[in-house]
Amino acid sequence: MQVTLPDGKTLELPDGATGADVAKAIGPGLAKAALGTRINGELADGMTPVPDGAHIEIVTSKDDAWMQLARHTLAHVMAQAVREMMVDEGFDANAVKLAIGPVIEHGFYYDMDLPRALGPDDLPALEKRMRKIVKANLPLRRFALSRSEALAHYETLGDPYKVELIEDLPEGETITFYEQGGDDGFTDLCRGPHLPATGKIPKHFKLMSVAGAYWRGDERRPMLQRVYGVAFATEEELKDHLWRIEEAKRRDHRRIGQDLEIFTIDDDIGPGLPLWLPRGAVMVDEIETLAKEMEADAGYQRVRSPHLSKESLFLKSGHLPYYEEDMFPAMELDHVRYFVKPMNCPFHHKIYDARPRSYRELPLRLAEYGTCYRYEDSGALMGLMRVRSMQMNDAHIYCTEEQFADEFVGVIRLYLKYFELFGIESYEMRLSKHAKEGLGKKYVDEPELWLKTEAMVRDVLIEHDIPFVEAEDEAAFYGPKIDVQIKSAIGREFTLATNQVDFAQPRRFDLTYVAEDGQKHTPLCLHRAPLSTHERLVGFLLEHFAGDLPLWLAPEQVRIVPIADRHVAYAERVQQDLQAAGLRAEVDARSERMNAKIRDAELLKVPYTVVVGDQESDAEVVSFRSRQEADSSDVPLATFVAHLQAARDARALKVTPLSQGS
RNA sequence: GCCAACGUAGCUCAGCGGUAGAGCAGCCGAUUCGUAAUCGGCAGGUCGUCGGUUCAAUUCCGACCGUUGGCUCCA
Repeated sequence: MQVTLPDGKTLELPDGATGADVAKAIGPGLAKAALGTRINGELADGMTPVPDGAHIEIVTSKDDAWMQLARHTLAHVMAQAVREMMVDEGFDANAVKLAIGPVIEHGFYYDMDLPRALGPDDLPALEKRMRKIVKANLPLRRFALSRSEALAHYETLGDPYKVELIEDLPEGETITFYEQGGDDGFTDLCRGPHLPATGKIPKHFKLMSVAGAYWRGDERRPMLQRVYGVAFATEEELKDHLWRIEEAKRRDHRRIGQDLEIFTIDDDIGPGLPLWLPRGAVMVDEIETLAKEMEADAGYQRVRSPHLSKESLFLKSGHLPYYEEDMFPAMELDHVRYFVKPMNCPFHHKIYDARPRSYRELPLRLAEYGTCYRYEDSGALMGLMRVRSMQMNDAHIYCTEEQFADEFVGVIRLYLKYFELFGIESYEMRLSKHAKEGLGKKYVDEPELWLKTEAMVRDVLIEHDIPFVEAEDEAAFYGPKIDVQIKSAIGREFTLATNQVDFAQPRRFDLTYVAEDGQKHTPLCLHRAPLSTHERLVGFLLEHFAGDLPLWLAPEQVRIVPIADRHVAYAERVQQDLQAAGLRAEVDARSERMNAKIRDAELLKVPYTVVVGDQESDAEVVSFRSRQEADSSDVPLATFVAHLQAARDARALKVTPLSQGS
């Protein structure tokens, strides 16, 4: 047989030759450096036979992809180390049952069913064993077994996970194993690809954590133990990665939220029920003001509704059969069950239905900062990002089918305006659809309508060149939606904005409008929350800005520092002028040294610190230090006030520096 | 919800079988000072809660509550 090399040359080889054989045929230097292969562009290892006529590239450490091989082999090394440790502790080797051990971004993990629980304290010892295995430089060997041999192997060992994996492999697929260290070493069912020997693994790896993980991600199946590790080609990359993790912790909104006195969560109040501290409440107020302005411009009307209602409302909306698990349990009053609302939509439907509607009124856009309560799983709660009490930037748009596309795009344009204002550049739009397997009890069972609305949403997005990805089984129970996914500082993904189509509830509520033809028709409803909830948005913004908020959002915009007591009067004069311009300013009149006051203002990340002493009070000027522009002195007070006012009014992300600006 | 770890003063953390300690924050006093911590003093905790073991528990064990990480990456 023959293969083609990257330079176009062909190479004649005996049948069954592997990537390593190709490297050997090219030259001894390359054979030594070879870590893996690319077969027709796809990453493979040197142990895998190459097919006749394939394009072959030899992967060396110059090819970044080689770390995938190293990470995969490390997963095996780790599993081997875990088993050795368990055996040394007196457990039977077969009590260590292996599930899966894939490569992930930056590293690897292995899911295992173990005779005892691992804790973080076990990681250093495990890592030590791993380094020993790496040092032993065990060569890897790849071999194939027939389906029945493979099944028999794992049935003998009593490993139900591997048995299940093999059973799920398509008939006729080659079932491969990788072995290292012979009979005393380690053998694992594995597709590969791997490094040729454990000694090729770079020593820049680290075990990070242990965690539980359901077998195949299914909560009805056994909980396995997962050990996570990271691995890099160089020490610098590893250090950089660990530094980034530390940096992310500093950005975590829970850290910043405490340091900047934005919110707190108190045991006596309950999990997921945050309290807004005064500084946080200022942020929320600013966000509400912003949304009110934007929505007034976009033709929304404001409404208000109660926090709870009778059961009948939620039966009608469909929340009770479909959503009850996520709702706080009912309270019973006079033999009637009441629920605290998890969403505002049923109330808005009733507002729509308060009187007959004409097509002339559509689209009707009803907006409310409704406070909702959802009984989220305790394990899902996280600071402000996932809570049980939340205030939504909510609105419902009732429109005709013809108006749908414009309204839908209008909402997406609203998102984009907000994102520009906040400087949000990293996000993903996701079209969330019902499960491929069908509708079932999770969703309103209207198959044709699902397909129709999903197609409508997709068409609108494509028509307007809005990039998106599609996701099965992520829809709301009443219809498909567009979510905007963002990542928190520590890398967890959250939905920020959402725009959902609802074809079910208007019908269930018997909502109608009279059209030009004099007939009653059912409107479509869009649920939209472009700014998510106040909680999640503030949490996200704290991380996004690392606490350095734009002037308009900053709870305290100016901190005025008098140098000595005799300057307090002038400091208060400065404060009054700022406050008269609607700016939030505080005077630090403590009996502290100026340096201490400046430090405290910096730690609170107050955007502007004004220092006033003899020079300033004599000349009616200010000297400021800023987190957003260069420090400046001898600025006339009125100029300074106007400067901040302009930045605030523009809701500028970055202040135009005074020296250059008007 | 499930698996694991953690829970000591407002915050960050030390102590770990003989009923608690630091720094910062707070309060009082002195200091009045030019761009990131002035000095001194005082006060502050039923060591998450409830049980158990023990002569004795913050410390050991159990349950509960709460927090954190993970539960998407499919040999």
